[in-house]
Amino acid sequence: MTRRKRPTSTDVARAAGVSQTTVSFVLNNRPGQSIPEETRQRVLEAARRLDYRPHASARTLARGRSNIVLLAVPDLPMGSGITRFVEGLAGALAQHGLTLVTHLAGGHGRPLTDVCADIGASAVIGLEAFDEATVHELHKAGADVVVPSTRQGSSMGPIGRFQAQHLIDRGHRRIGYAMPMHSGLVPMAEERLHGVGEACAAAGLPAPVVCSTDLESDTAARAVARWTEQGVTGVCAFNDETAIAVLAGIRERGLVVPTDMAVIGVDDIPTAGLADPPLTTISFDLDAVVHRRAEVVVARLTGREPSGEATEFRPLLRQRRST
Amino acid sequence: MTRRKRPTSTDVARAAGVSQTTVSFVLNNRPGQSIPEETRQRVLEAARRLDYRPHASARTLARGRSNIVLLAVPDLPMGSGITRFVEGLAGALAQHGLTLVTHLAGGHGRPLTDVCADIGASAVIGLEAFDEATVHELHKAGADVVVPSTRQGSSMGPIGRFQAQHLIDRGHRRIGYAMPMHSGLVPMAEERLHGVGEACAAAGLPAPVVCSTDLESDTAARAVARWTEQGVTGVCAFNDETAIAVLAGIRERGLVVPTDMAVIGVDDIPTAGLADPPLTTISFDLDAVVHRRAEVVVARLTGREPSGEATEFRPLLRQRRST
DNA sequence: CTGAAAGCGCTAACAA
DNA sequence: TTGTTAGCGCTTTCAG
Repeated sequence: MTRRKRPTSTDVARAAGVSQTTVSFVLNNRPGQSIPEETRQRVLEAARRLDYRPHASARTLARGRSNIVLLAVPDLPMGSGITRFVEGLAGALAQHGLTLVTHLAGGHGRPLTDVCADIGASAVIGLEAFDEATVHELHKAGADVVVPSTRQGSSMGPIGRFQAQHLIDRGHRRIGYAMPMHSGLVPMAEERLHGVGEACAAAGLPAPVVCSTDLESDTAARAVARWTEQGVTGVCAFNDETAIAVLAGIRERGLVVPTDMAVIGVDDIPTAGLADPPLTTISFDLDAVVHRRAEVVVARLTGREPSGEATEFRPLLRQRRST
Repeated sequence: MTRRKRPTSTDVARAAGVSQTTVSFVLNNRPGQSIPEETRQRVLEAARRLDYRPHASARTLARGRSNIVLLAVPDLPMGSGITRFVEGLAGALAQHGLTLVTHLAGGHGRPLTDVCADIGASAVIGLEAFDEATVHELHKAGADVVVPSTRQGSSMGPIGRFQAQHLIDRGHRRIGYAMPMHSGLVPMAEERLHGVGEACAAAGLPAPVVCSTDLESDTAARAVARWTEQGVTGVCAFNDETAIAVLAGIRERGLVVPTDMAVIGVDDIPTAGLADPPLTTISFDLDAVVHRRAEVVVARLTGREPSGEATEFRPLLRQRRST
């Protein structure tokens, strides 16, 4: 296999009998330039014939900005939910000419900031908010926009708020929060918990009683015991899986749902309806979230402010039996 | 927030009172250059003070090669297994100064080749072999090395071969293969199936009877019925999840494992031991696979041939009750 | 041992 | 409407 060099835009120019600038204009559809259709076609044709591909690094260097967006995924069990999110986001960004790649934290890979710098990302998206320090680091690593950052408010808070509100509306005065054990999930959980806390405070209730649990009934039972001691009657679980564990824990303690203790999850995963008893949970339109997120990034990247003040989440209660 | 420009290597040079060339030499530890420790320190110090970060695109442009590796993940349910693989690979590559990012196929994101070109990846790694056409495309998109490609042999074949061999050794003369329904998994499954076919052929047995099944007992039962008709007594499942479904299917048909039909999975997932009956499966040292894969990429990228002829997989039988 | 200078491939003023 | 010309930030020969 001969290692022929990749054709450059100069090659295309030569092949089309125009200047390299013209090639650039045509290929970028540069607005405000009235290039005769005839020339355009000649250039396009030449580019196609040569299998020309613009050299990303060169373009980035010249433009001063890449069209790469990096998604930072924490060290968590990647379920189908996150997969759908990633793919949706990639699609939404692609419509704006942006390319999304994913970085999985954890393991012995490079730290996020290095990855950001190495691939020349011009935006970094996280699942949960980045703290100020990280945002700063990322900016220094070349990212122009970083979301969500703590300064613009958590994106997970509304979920917790919504969960807690449901419980409060049903008369619960002492709320518990079921925190996942898995460390990669904790930051996200903490954001949701924060929302729960806000709802409690707003209702004049004491702060939620936080207990960690993994996905086994005995640790969940332990958490349930603690809640019982503290007089908790309604618990918000980080997500449906955690909620299902809590359900099991409640059963194990010989209590009944939702009379003795009510539970509400998040995500509306398929098996939520198969739980015993069927789990009440909240869900939201993933596509809407994704598009909103993409829009924010695109807007920032192009200098505009995000259009409208559309709320990111439209929580949807999926009431079943456990609350 | 003031949008100060990022410091360049020229800034560092100025701050250190040396030429930009020297900075480059020091920062890259350029071999064969005996730079006095005193100067080195001055440069390093200046770089640190300015928070200098080399500009990836510029470096890539000048060097003609990036240090980015792209992992192409098909549209599949990302389980914990794949996550570990990704993180392991990222770690192994990082040791060689390479940065790994992941692209999830599926959805409406850009095609792999575009992503490859956009991020300027110099290597693309897939889970299953790329066909010739794709390899070619990727090369044109700027990737210097693409693995695994069909020309260098499938990486999944040995797994299937090993599964089948176990069954054959136990006296089974008619082998079935349980193919997953999920389309993203099919290419990988086909590679493993190929290995199964080879083992059968080598033993003078007819080709395996292929049935698809998803993760529910009724479709699995249908598959089991087909196998029974065809006289199949041992089935290789694509992975443990599929195998567990098959187990359920066998039960549903009123047959008993492994007397009437034996099953062997792949992956040794935690729940494999909890299945009824406990599932025999094969596993392999993920770290070894990962390191091997990384080594191949690094070797190719640096022009060397991969060291040694170490086999990629060291399959390990985890025998339990279902075969 | 260090620096000057020529690009890498592309974009974008500025001319023509 | 198109071409000329300077860089973008870094690497790397080749002189000094």
